[in-house]
Amino acid sequence: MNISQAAEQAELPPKTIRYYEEIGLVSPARRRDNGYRDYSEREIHTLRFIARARGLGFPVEECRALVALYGDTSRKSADVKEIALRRVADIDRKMEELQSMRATLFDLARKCQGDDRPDCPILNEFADGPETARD
Amino acid sequence: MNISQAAEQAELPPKTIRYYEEIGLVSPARRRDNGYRDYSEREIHTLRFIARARGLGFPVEECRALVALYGDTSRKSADVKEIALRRVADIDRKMEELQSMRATLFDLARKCQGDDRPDCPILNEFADGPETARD
DNA sequence: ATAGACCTTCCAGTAACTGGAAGGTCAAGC
DNA sequence: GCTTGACCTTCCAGTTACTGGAAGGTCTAT
Repeated sequence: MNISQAAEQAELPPKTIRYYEEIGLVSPARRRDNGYRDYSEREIHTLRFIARARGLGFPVEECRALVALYGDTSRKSADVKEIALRRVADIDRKMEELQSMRATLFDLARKCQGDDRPDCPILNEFADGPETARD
Repeated sequence: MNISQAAEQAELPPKTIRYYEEIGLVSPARRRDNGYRDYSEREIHTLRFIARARGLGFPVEECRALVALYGDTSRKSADVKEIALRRVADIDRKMEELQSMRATLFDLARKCQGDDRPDCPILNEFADGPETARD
């Protein structure tokens, strides 16, 4: 199977597959006589595995660990779970950060007239910092 | 004022200030005879402005626009508000994405025993895709 | 005079691709 | 046989927003 077929199956762009090979996340594909990469079902399966993990936000380095665990039949599920829960905690942290930004911004936008005049609480806040005014 | 003082006031690392100068987000600082950058209150104010906007997640390019609007006394507050609301929409999109990842991951982690045995629904999902099983 | 804390520039690295150039290959149609 | 277009290959550069570090000049205090 050529790389573009593999890409379609794995739901990853060809470029990304080559990139994963380059960084050693997947082992180098077999080559045909013409130099083209040739993918087996097994390899496509692994690529899809990675695509799903990436889709859930695991960084490439953790995907590496996950692929290794997947291939290790004597793994402990606790190790996998730990990685997953760490990722959940990452997400929670990020969401709190976004939530706080959102609240501030939305509040500022709410206070801004949004008309033709220059007066703008948003710019004022950026300029002078949080005003300790209550509405 | 030396760059490290300016950095402290603006709550930005010196490196970042130099970087902002390099990319033209702020105009080049005046230099003293010894070649050191010398910052005025005005410039520190702008840097703080940028630090606050960045802290609310505006990309550098939008900070550029915001600084320009700040300096433009004939601006329309509607333009600022639009940028802010676009950013709110970005945040909402990102949060939905994270929320969905979190839900999937947490559910998988819940189903995983997390013990010494290798069986793991998390890896199974990565390998075979979403199972259409209801618990 | 010297130590330590500044400052300068420049180069490289981060995360994870993505775009594009230059060039080889393959399959179909005439 | 030849051309066309869709593949494939490698390699290089760009993205975002810094950050670390090296090499070297400067300032301040002792």
